[in-house]
Parts: sequence; structure tokens; C-alpha cells
Amino acid sequence: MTVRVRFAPSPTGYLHIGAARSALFNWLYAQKTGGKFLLRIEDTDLQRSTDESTRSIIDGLEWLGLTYDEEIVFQSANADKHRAAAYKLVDEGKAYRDFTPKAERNDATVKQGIAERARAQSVEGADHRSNPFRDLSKAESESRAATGEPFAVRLKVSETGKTHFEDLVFGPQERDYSEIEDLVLLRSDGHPLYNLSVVIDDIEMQITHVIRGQDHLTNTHKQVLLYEALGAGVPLFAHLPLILAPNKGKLSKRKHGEVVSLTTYRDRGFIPAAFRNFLALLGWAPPDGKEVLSVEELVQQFSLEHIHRSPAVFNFQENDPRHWTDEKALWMNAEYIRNMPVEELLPMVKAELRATKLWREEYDDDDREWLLKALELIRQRFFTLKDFSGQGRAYFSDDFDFEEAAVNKNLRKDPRLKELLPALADSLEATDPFTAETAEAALRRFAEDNDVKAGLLINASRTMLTGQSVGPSMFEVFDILGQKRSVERLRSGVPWFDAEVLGDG
RNA sequence: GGCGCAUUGGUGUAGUUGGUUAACACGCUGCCCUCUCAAGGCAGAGAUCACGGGUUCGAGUCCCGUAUGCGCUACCA
Repeated sequence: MTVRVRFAPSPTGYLHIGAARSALFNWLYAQKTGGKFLLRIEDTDLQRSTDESTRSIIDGLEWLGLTYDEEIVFQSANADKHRAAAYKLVDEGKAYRDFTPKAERNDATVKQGIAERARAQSVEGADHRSNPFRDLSKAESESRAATGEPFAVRLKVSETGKTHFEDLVFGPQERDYSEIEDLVLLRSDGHPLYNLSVVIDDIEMQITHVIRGQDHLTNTHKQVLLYEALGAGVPLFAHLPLILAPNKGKLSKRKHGEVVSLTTYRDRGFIPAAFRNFLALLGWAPPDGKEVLSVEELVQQFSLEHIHRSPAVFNFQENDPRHWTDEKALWMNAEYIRNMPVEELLPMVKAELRATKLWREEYDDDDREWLLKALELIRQRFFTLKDFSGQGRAYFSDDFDFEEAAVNKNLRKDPRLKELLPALADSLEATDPFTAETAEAALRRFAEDNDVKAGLLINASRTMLTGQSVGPSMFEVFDILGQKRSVERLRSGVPWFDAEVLGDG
């Protein structure tokens, strides 16, 4: 039997990183076993589902490289099937019509209502089989329905017995029927509910392994009951530990903002492979401990057995731009930027430079070699793709900003530089050929002749040429920027030492 | 309230059948390298394995209890 797994998000917002992780694990498992990975959009909550959200889910999966097999299934399209299945269960006596009028609830008070009801039940002992319509005669049930009286459909859960299933992560699970109420399958307006829809669709799609978040672990018992009532084989389950916020609470968009949204990582310059790699490490660990893994290695190493049961904390500090997301994610991204083949990095940098109007068409042909060399040089220190247009701006444009701290530290501190830099420019202009080596020789000779430390000139040059105090080896920078631009930028430094510039600085 | 699940350094994890000084990664500190910052190399700090009992010659690993956190408990998904 070939493995068939699915990712089944509800399109009620951005793609949450926890959901993305579920998608990843499903996908990895499918790749690993040579199975199929399917996508089903659970858009049965008409009020909350949006096309925009569906779009972001599809985009997110594409960005992560999680390609799905077969057509996307939209759950709302199957509502008739879900209803038919529920009515069939009524006919067979496995479910019943509940004519109890629907209690109105609003979203704000549901949780509270649940707790109160539960408390009340626990005082007098819960009896989930006390519904007066549970044992209504078939004839009466049908005649009342025929008059148009509204009814919900509930599953008739047996008085005694237990459900069992084997969870591939959490082990054997068991739950007494007495703890499970006669769950509603169909609302009184005929709308099928989650547990029913999921089960029918999973049967329909011939899902063999249900891999999803732990928040569904206890609900699984209800679904097992449904599989049995429907006479279908029960798939295997694997529940994934939850991903929590730093305070070990729920990780939610409302509370934590955009850090939890997958698209944020795309928009803030993450390499998809890096984020995918990071995500894989949340709740799972490769057997040999090597953490930086290519997709192929990920697929090869992945197994449900190595998923563990305790929730993972996604660590980040709100209000701290440097630690806006998990440090390890940032490190992973830098690792990829630094080490991936530069040709693979190029298209991503191109997109970033395009978006910031720094891209020039020559980079595609005449200047391609130069570009690759420049990327190789500057990527060593970068954390995200954004850095190529930010910190890296001076390599692609003459219009770049000077960091105040860098100017103060490397230029203004030594007034001699006002005279030295133009002279150094002259010296470099006379250097032929102009390479990293010859530039270095020229600068060091110049330093010696003028009796200053080479470091002074090097650091000043770095700030003059890049606006920054940190960056690659200066002679490599001279080489990459070229003789002309290097000389020009060195000569443009005089204003930094003028009184009025000093005044407002 | 009930039921379920979890609990190893700040974080992510290893520690599959109980057996020497609890391992790895991120982060942190110091040193080396050096024109800066990274990277890299080296060294280091940081865990009485939530707590309390037990079983055992011996427990992070098994059992019981407690605490804490999370999940479910809807005519939401």
C-alpha cells in the first residue's frame, strides 16, 4: 500500500509556522516513503475562510518547496457528500436527529461556556447519553423532520466500550466511551462539522497516515468512532508536538504578530531551504546529530520515530530587532547564505536587488562574473537576503548611507585623514595594474611614507568606500569596487571634515 | 471541573532494552587569527535531568504522587 498523507489547513489567516511544520513533516514522510503528499483546504467555516488566506497557504508551500501531488481538494466542495454520509448513519441507526433548539453562542464566550458547562456536568456526573432524542423512534424522528422542524445530527456513541488507536508519536491511546459525548455531525442548518468532514475526506482521499498537530490528539478518538461507524479502515496517526511562544504559551498572531507567519520569513529575506531546515528541527532531530541538512539528507534521515513528544519553544524577543525571530533560525539562514552554491544564491539576490532598484541588467551578462565575485565576498557576513540591499548597498550603488558611528570612529577621529585620503587616492590612481595585491602594496607603502599606521587608512577607506565600519578585507573591497570608484570615493571624503558638517553631525 | 499529554543547561535537541566524569547545536565568555566585523580554530561558563517518594547493587531512563505548562472538553476548525 502506498503512503498517502495530506496537509489540511483551514484558510482563516496567514500560514502559521506550526502549520508549515506540519506540512513539512507530511511532505518529508511522503518523500521518504515514496508516497503522495496531498493538499486539502478546509474551508468549511464560510465566515472565516478567505481566498487571500488560501493564496498565502499555496504560496507558502511553494516557497518552502513542498510540492503537492494531485489536485487541491476544497473541503467545501464535498459538503453534499458529508451530509449524505450523516443521513446514511441516521438511516442505519448509528446517528440520530437532535431536535433540541440550537443554543446561541458568540465567539467571545464559547470557551467560558464550555468551562461552565463542564463544571456543572462534573458536579452531578457527566452523562453523555442523556439526550432525550437519542432513542426517539425512527417513525417519530422522521415525521418531525418531515414537518420541517430543524434538527442537528449526532453520532450515537455506544454506552460502554473504548476507542483505541496507536499513535506513531504518542504511542497507544485509549479513551472510554463515557468520556465522549454524542458529537454533532451536522448542524441544524445542515452544515457538516469538522470531525465528520475530516473523516469523510480522509477516507475519500485514501489517506493512510494522518500527521498533524497534537491539538487534535484527543479529538482523534471521536474520529476513530466515525471511521468505525462508516465502516472504513482507520488510518495511522502521528501527532506532532506543539510549537510554543517563549513564555510557553500559545504562539498566536494576535499576541505575537508577524513572527508566526511563514510569509514573514520570505519577506524578510530568508532562504527557503534554510527555514525549512530550521523548521525540521522543531520536534524532530536527525539520528546522527548533524543539523545542517540538504533536502535530500532531510528526506533520507527523516522518520516519525524520532519525533518527540514535548512541545518546542520558538524563541524570539519582541521589541528587539536583532532577535526578532529565533536565533537559531537566523544562524541557519546565515549558514545557507554563506555556504550554498553562489549560483543558487544569485536569483534570490537578484530578486532582492530588483525590489530595491539596485539591479542592473548588465549583471545578467557582461557583469555576471563581477557580481558572482562580489556576492562571494560580501555574503560571508550576511544573515538575510535583505542585507544585500542594506549593508551591501555600497557595492551596487554610489548612493549609499554613511553610518554615523563609523564616520566618527574611522574618519573624524583623526584630522590628518582630510589630507591623507585624497593623497591615498592619488597613489591608488597611479597603481597599475589595480588588484587586491597591488592596492595593498600601494596603501602600505603610502602609510609608511607618511608615517601612519596602515590600519588607520584601511579603516578610513572602509568607511569612505562602504559607509560602514565593518566589512570584508579592505583590499578585496578595493578590487571589487575597482580603481575608478575606489579613487572617487576616497576623494569625496573632504566634507566629513568641514566645520559645518561636523557641526550638525 | 474532567480527560489527555509533556517536563534534560537560556533555546533546540541526544541520551531507544536502567550501568563509568549527562552528549550535540544555537546563544554566551575568553583567547588565537586579523585592517574592522564576521567566519574559522582553541578554551570555557552554564543542568543537583520540575519536585517528592518508591523499586533496584545502581534511575534522566521503571512505578506512584505533587507542581507547572499545554491540549481537548462547541450546532469552531
